[in-house]
Amino acid sequence: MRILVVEDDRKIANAIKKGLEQESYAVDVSFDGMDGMGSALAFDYDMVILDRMLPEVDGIKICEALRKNKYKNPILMLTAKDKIKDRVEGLDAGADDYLTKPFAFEELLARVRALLRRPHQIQEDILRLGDLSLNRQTFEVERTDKKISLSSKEFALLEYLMRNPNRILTKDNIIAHVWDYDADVLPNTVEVYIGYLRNKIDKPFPKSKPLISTARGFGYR
Amino acid sequence: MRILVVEDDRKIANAIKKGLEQESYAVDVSFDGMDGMGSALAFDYDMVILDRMLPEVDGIKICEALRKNKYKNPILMLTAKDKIKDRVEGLDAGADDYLTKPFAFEELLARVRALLRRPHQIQEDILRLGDLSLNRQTFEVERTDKKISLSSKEFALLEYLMRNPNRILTKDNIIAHVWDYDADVLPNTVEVYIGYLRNKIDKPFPKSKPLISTARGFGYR
DNA sequence: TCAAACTCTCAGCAAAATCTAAGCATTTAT
DNA sequence: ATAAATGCTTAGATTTTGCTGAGAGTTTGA
Repeated sequence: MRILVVEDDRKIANAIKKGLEQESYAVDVSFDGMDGMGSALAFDYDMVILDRMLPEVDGIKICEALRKNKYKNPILMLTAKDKIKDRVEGLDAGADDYLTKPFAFEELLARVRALLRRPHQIQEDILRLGDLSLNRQTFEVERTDKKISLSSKEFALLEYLMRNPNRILTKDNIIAHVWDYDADVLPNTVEVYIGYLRNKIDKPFPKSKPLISTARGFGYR
Repeated sequence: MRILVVEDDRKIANAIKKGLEQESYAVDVSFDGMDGMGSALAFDYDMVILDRMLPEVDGIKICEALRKNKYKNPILMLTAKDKIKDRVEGLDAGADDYLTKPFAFEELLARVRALLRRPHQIQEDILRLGDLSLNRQTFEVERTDKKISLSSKEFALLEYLMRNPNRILTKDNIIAHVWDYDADVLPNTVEVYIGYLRNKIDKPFPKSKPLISTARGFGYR
């Protein structure tokens, strides 16, 4: 899957590129609007992620131009604004979805997945690991058929962990994926949330084996 | 690949130069900010490594100026600070990545590699040597399919050794690559860690041939 | 509007990792 | 063969890392 990111802020652009590549998408970045439009039309991208506010041209304009030039694949619009009016504008211009900054990387990922979802690809909305299950549609989490209620941060963290089972995730990894990209949180905050999750996920189920383990010096699994 | 290092601290600058040259990059050093900026624009470097704190000009300023002057290749920023705010500042100024001092040389190398990585170059994340394998993504080490748990120093040391197989590495080499550049560790410390590694890597596998051998008077292989 | 829930930081305790030092073992040089 | 040099090993002091309870600040919703 090839994705083009058109975003002038290098920090955001690189964060998106890095993260999506980790998910094994092929990502190209364009820091410039006109350049990006050229690339989108010249190459065959499965998706374009487009910043709304670009230094020279408006993202809306690019979006309209792409659609006029028969670009059919999904366009995901990024924006700093949060007005419903802007959202409508974006969607009217032909964007398929809309995400306001700052966003947590996992949010972006979810939308990318949704947009790229093809009929033949069965997208799992329920993540399972042992006797633990997490439903991304209903935000329900269960273990041995007992419902567990989580806050949204806890949910996001657990989702990220469950999507990367049997892999050690560093605190930096976790912060980059679960928190907003410009969030300034301490590694200790991750420790605290891991603690919360353990209290809810592992502690009440002493019969099942703990699912969250610490790899000292590296991160969590 | 030509790399320019702009760093006023001669000790650090030379360490970086030496290390990168050993990896067969062509390295030039500039001890002065303005001078460095001139060189970066005059010559065609594939990458610039830029100290954040320079005696006259701020590294941030140089970074911005380079981008304004259409310098498009990666910029890696070095800094003593550790706040995410500073990191954001650096990335906003157009840097592509960010490394806080003190760092181990291998860390720098990893980032340089990542930034210079071209789409067609496949970066190997799993190092293998005989029946031993080391996964840099998951931090897992296995021998004959048995998992081995290492501390982070042991892991870093093994990674360095495995990246330089069949080559004699002196203790000074090892200290320079695996420890922070300003770390003041005794050669004996390396001996101790080699001992730890042998206990975990070679000792439990008497059937396989030992992978860590001593070249008395020189170092390890 | 107020209370409850949520997010995040801080401080102190515990445990693990890191590093040094000292004595012992092995190799090298004389 | 023996002294000197180099490497190995163990024990423990020091430093780092992770966990937890308490609480400040913020958001949410009744």
